[in-house]
Amino acid sequence: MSRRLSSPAPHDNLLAERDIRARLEGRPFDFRAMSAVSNIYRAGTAVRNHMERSVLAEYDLSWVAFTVLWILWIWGAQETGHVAEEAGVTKGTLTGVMKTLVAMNLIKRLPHKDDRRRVSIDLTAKGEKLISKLFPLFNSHETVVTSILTPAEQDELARLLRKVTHSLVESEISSESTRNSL
Amino acid sequence: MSRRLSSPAPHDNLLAERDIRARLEGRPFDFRAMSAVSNIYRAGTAVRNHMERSVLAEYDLSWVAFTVLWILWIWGAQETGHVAEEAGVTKGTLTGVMKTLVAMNLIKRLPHKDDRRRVSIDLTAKGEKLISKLFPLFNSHETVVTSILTPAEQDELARLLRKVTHSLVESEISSESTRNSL
DNA sequence: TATTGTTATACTCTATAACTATA
DNA sequence: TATAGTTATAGAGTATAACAATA
Repeated sequence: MSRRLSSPAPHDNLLAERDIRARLEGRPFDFRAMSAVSNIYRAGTAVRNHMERSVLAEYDLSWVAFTVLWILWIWGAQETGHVAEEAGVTKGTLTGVMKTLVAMNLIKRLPHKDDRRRVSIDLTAKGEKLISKLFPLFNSHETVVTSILTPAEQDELARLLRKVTHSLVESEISSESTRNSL
Repeated sequence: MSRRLSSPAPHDNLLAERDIRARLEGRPFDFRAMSAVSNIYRAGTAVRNHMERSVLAEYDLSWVAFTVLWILWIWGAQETGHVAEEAGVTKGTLTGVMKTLVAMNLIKRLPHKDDRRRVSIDLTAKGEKLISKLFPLFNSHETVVTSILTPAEQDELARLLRKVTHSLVESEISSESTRNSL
């Protein structure tokens, strides 16, 4: 229970969306999009902070470290390049996280048979035990986090967010390939 | 256009939610909550990354620095303690961001009349000009990000996220005061 | 030559805690 | 004594780029 957290303590008496609208009154802004986007960002931060504080902190795991354990738990041993991509971090970042997890004896490195440039990683017995215990706990917090919504609302929320994320990633990819082909 | 970005390039061929469900088949997890929460987090990250890359990078502004400019633009000169709270960062973090923004001549420090411990900050003319130009651009990207949804869906998304964030912040605050009073 | 992963450097943002100045 | 802001230290995560080993 020693881990430094990733955000200050939550606070409440923030100036509300309606104050912002009042200040920008009459200006030609897309207030609907503004609300949707700012709430996406705020909720994302709040969820990550909550999980870090409530679940990960006492196991001394960073968010990315937890993600790596989770990936290995779900799909088994993976090459590091693939793990980095799944976790959404660069290979350089993953190298650092791997060092930490190896030092904690939660993952182990596996040499590749044919191509000795490649490295795979897998859970150790200790890592397996930890994530098997941790993930159900994580999921129970997910239940708490969403319990303010009805099941139908939870599904609808996931559906709307999937659309946004997918269109965003698609457009980034296409602009990236445009950039690369210029 | 020199700023280092906060995440690796987007990728697409990620293992999907249905693969995860298949792997966890038969286990007593709350898949509905799992989907809702993971999509909140993913969308939040995707939105912030998009804004950093598409809008903020070429102005050499970090997300927090932009937030500070925005706060001052909407509400005018503010004491630093208040700005830190609104921006969701600690006062120590804000001190660093303020240094950068003062060095860029985008904000200026204002001494307090009566209590000389206090410091307020405000936009400079240059800062005012920048945020007046930048925010409409930012908002136009918010429109793009949400254009995959109908107006009604955008409103519904904001509503559902507000509920989640609010209940999360509420519960953190109450657990914090419980902790403090023990 | 191209590719995989490591290492080095630098930056942002995070926390906690000590410190200064002021009240 | 208490408070506002600064500074110091440490750590996570980010990028880019140089690098070694291997293909």
